[in-house]
Amino acid sequence: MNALQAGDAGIRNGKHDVVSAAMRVLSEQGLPGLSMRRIAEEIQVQVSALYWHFPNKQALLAAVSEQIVSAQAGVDDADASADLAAIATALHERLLAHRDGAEIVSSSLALGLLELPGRTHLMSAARGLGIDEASAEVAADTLVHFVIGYTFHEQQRMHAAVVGAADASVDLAPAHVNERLDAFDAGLRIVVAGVRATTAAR
Amino acid sequence: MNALQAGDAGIRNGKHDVVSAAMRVLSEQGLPGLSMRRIAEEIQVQVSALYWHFPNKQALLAAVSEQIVSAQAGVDDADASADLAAIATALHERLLAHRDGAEIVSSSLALGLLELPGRTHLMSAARGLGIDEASAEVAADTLVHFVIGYTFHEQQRMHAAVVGAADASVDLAPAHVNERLDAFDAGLRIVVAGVRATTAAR
DNA sequence: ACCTGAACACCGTTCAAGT
DNA sequence: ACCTGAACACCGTTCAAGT
Repeated sequence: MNALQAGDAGIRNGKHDVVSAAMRVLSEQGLPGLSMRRIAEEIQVQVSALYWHFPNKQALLAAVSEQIVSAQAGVDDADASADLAAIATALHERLLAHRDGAEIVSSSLALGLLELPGRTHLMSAARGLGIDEASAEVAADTLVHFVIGYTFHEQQRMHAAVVGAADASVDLAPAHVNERLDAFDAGLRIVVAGVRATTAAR
Repeated sequence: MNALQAGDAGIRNGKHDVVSAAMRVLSEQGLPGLSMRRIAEEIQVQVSALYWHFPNKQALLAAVSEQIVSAQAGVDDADASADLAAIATALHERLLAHRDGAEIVSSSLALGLLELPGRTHLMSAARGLGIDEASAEVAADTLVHFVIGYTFHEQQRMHAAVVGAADASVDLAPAHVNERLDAFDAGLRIVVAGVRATTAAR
């Protein structure tokens, strides 16, 4: 909506330019390399300039988190009519799509700087199953926490596998990745079954 | 088992003294204040001395994590015969018993420096329900991830409530704490029901 | 509205050297 | 077996000042 929003066209930067610079640094260096100084360098600016756009680093990271959990361009935007498993799977995929995605989102969440992603969608899906308001809330939170916690750990293990493969000469068969995805799906099925089961009590 | 293990008696320190110093700093300053320099100061030693005991800070934090998730002194040591909910509740309580407990454990876990706490107990409890090996593994992991993810967020909200109460003049009624605990229990019931439901399929 | 330049008060880690 | 002292290469944040 602003006059200048392209990163390479304008002389000066907006909030959005800072966030996309951060996303670039993230995908190249990962979370450990995501320092204010490197972000500043990416848009050729002094570190202190970033503090005009964001009050502190965590606020910037929260903006990055929002970008991560929000639906991407052309891809299927999980519509409000999707079921619990589909919404949870979509969140899982968005987290996996960005380096250290689960960790960044988890910390923004823990600091209370980000809404529980997918919560509204999940709650309406739960209500669609005939669940009351309060239980729908619990069901949604339970699912989100499972997805984020599981993905956090999962993403780390994938990274460890890559690093380990380099020095241990054990090449990581894509089979392992599939096993992990299967494990996530199996866990997700358990939680969804639990939501249904606590409902079904007549 | 060593000749010297009391912190205030010996002249020099063992691994254990470093860990308990870290635990003291943690409970007084929280995770943000848990720097190598402050830990060193606590036992009146140079920072570099800590690197004789641990290769790096994360390894030290992993030792702290182990202490957090391991059963305490006199309290009920969750015996192997306990059920899924009891084991998960015990983990929840241990995490809540230490400032920023869930966050520390979560990060040690993510770095692969800590075993999934309670996993073995949970798996044998699951097998006691007549679940096969592979499904018991998935059930255990699902439960642990739920507990840690949920507690992480929960612990942050409690802290935010304390901080917020200071400047917002809204005193935090203990009712809120109870609501949170009820929400955790409700979520836990969902996951446990899910484990049972996926099993019960004949 | 957006940025510079310089400073402050920290970090984790390494290393030669001591006892 | 355990520790000192000093250094290295970083951090996030603040602030007066510029355009």
